Amino acid sequence: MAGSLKELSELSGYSMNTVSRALRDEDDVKPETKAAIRNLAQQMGYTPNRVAKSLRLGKTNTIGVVSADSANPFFAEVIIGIEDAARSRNHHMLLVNTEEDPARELEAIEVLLGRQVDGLLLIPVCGERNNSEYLKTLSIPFELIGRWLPGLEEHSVLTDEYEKANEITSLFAKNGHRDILHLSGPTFVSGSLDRLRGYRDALEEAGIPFRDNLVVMTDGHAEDGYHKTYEAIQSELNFTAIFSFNDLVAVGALRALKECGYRVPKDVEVIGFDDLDYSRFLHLSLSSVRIPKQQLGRVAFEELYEHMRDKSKTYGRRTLESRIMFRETTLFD
Amino acid sequence: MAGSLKELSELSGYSMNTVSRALRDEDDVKPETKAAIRNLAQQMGYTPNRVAKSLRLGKTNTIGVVSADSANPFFAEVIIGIEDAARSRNHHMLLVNTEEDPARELEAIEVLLGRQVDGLLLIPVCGERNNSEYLKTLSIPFELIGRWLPGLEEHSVLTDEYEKANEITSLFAKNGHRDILHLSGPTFVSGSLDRLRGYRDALEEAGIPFRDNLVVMTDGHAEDGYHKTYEAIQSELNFTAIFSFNDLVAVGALRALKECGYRVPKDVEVIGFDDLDYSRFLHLSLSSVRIPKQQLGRVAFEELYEHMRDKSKTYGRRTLESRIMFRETTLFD
DNA sequence: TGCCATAATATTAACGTTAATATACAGCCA
DNA sequence: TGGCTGTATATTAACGTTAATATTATGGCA
Repeated sequence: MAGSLKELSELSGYSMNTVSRALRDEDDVKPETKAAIRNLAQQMGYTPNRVAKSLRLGKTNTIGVVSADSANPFFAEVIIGIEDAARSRNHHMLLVNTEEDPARELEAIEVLLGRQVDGLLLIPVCGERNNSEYLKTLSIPFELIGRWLPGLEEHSVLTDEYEKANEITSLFAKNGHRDILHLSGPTFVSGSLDRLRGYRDALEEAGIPFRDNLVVMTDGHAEDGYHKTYEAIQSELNFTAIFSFNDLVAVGALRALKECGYRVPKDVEVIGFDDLDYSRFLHLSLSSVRIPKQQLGRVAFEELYEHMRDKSKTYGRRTLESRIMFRETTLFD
Repeated sequence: MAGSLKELSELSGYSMNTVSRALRDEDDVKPETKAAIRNLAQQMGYTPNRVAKSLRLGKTNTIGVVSADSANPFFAEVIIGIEDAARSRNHHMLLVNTEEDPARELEAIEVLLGRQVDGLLLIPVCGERNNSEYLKTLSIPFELIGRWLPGLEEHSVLTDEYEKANEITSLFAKNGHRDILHLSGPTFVSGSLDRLRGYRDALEEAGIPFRDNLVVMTDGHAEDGYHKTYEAIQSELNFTAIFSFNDLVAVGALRALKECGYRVPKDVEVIGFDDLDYSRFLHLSLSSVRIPKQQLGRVAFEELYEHMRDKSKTYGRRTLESRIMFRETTLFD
């Protein structure tokens, strides 16, 4: 099926080099020769061996994508954006998952380096134990997506999470809410911090005292959003609005609110973050912050690509704009 | 950073071969020699070049994964299963998307072959124009996941979709429903046919005449589920139950029903398919068919792996069992 | 002592490319 | 006629591995 230049060379009578150049459509091969060789190649279904090419050229046209949590529809969409951009630049993607485990992340990077990827795109693990020091020693270009690591801020492609979290909370405050529950994300995610900070700062700006117990940490998934909200209600924590770390958690929260007899948005207003595809179609169309997920992936790839082309280019943070979508789980607009 | 055997050889004074054998922990290298070489390797941060290894061995330890639609959370989960299984077998995954386009699929396969993947896992495009004939000519092992192609049935890992569709429809019929709307999937997906067939056969078994207009085709996404259901209601199509192709479509349908003032499950019962993670947490917890998505990916990889190890092994269809989850959008259980 | 087996290491070639360099043969001009 | 230019092709080496084969030293045994 595959064949090789050598084989083509023997069959055609031309040297391997000429065959190679003919197939790559280089200049100094006579047109008739080219045609003959290409015909032959087609006839025997020759496919060039990209592994050999990679070895020879020291370039694989492959990037490594290390995702911390691709079960999350958010990152799934980011990855689609990456794939899309990579394809249009004739690159491919080796995808590895880490499940938020720094050791697995480290291993993933190492093995991808062994596979000679030309660059690395990471949704990095951000906890206490992270690989930022190791990342700093990397000799190939890399970008972090949707998260940042201390000391590597310039390597990130982010969105304006702080600003939007702040804006949302301010709006709640302006509309009279004083007890705003924040279902925060896991501490090991940098976005949790940004969103929490936005929330906290907005409270302060509004002159509302920050209360610890109104911040409830979740793992970022629906199940936990449900449980934590349920518990919050049971513990008679009073709140009239929920700012949720993401849509998944918000969906869980909505469910808990319903079970406990709260009407949304009348009794409790709810807003999510990320704006997943289906959030709009929920029983109550979910208000959320629309993050351009695919674009995040695309921009990250393009950024990486620039650095792969010019290794000396300096890194600079990119921040994409998101947009608050007011729907049925909130009153204001 | 990387270095090479040659470099290690020069620095250590041993031949490249000895260095290679030492690092691979082969038998006939003196323990002290091994230790010395490995120390040195560690010291200079040597990482073996897997591209060179692949070329030499004619084996990349890489599989190609061709997904028709990874925006779909269903396939996203399947891919997690693949990745998981692959990793535990020391394999990696080149992921390519086709967006249900047969031409892109063909191109993807060709380029993956050029990259010398050891096997191929596909969520294939199934329409009129599909690549089944081309697939038949492939010289590397491949498996199709969650879909089948005529003439390649033995290459598929599937679930009992027909049976479950039949069971669901029968249950609806048994519970007195005579006007059961089927929001079917796109015709280019083999699962649409299986689910439709299950629906149709169950009606026949129940002595209910099949009516064309009670089958409404959707593209498999929430948006379309919403629109098609909305239209169905507007066109005064009477129905008391909905059997939806998948959960996404069901979510859209639920939304439309709500907007039109129908109460679920009292006025209309609804059941989905796939059982996506969050379906359980909807305002009305969605009844659905739980397909073991990650397992689907894992089994597919394992099946592929067997064939990569033993090229002469004959192919055989695998069918995984799914399970109907009765929740709040249906009355029976 | 001489031979053989064994252990440890070295040499060589190959995987399929591509780049650098070399060769062969025109045609052209002085 | 001799040398020069340019076109078309060929040869060689290299990328970093590993497998097959070769070499060397060592010890045991008759």
